[in-house]
Amino acid sequence: MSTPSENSATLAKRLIDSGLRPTAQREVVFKVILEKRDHPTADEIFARVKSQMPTISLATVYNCLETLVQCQLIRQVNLERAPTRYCPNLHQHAHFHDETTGQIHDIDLPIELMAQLHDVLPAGFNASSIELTFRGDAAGTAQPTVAADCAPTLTSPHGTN
Amino acid sequence: MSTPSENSATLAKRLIDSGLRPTAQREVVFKVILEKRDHPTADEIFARVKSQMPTISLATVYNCLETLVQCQLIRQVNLERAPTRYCPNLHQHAHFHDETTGQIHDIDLPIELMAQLHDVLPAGFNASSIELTFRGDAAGTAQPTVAADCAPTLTSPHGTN
DNA sequence: AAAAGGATTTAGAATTGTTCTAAATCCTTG
DNA sequence: CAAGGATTTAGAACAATTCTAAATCCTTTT
Repeated sequence: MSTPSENSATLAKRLIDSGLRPTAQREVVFKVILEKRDHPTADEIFARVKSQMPTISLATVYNCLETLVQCQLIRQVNLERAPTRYCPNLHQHAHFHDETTGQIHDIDLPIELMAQLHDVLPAGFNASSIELTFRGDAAGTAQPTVAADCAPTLTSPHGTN
Repeated sequence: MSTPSENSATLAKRLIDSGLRPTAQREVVFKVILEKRDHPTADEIFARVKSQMPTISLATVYNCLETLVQCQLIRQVNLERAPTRYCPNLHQHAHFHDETTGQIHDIDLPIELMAQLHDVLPAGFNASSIELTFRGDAAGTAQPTVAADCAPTLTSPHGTN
């Protein structure tokens, strides 16, 4: 499941459904984010995309990212005030920010924990989203973990493929 | 407990313990943050402080805030990429960001929940801090809640008064 | 096919929050 | 009181992002 061409098709469908066009720029930005699931910044994405499409501009990368976020194909991850990072993992998950390596790891959240989180809110507080970030050290997590933790998401979140 | 003069004394002690000087600027910045516990931004703090000390500069406000954070007298709160906010509540707590009013509410976190949060981490992940943010709507929370939720913190976190 | 018309891309300017710089000022102490 | 370091200050610099306006690209419509 989720071969490059399937992802591309999903992207096209999602865009068209929103009245937007599946352009080469949007495709390559999306592809680059799926390729290496390491929570890249806009600058990093720009660099990776430029190697395949040297004429693309940074503004376009920002535009595409915004579009992809709006179409719910990727998510923004903000840690402190560092540059925004982008993540194709759409599952409910937390982030672990390794302070020594700078790496970001996705952490799966059990559904029952989500329920408990909602329960700490006093009456009248209605949360539409929850953001959970851990900061610390990840022992023996030299490189792999990110790709391992981050499931290959994106295959018909609503069964519409 | 925690009258203005006590807070001022605590501030002075904490600064001196860190080899820093208790200056008028640091005192007024700290006082202003304690006065109205609404998670102000640096700009807002600057405005409030200027009414009492018209000659202070924005750079000094930033300097003082950094110092207070380092001395563990206040905390930074970052939501999305919006300007950093400052919070004198040092208790373990989450934030609820009301999307309609823009208000930020402090949410107490039971200790057992904190333990459960740590438990979701796979082996090897060692979190030194956890950040939890809710986003949504807070019904019937026109203004008060912030002050109500936010305990008057700061009275000898280590019994050293 | 040509033209119209809107969407998209682009380069560069503008914005914003924050940090840096260097000079002035302020303690504290010898 | 003089020296010396800490602090403050104004303004410049910076970095990430957004805005602007013109160019380009598609998709229709004719």
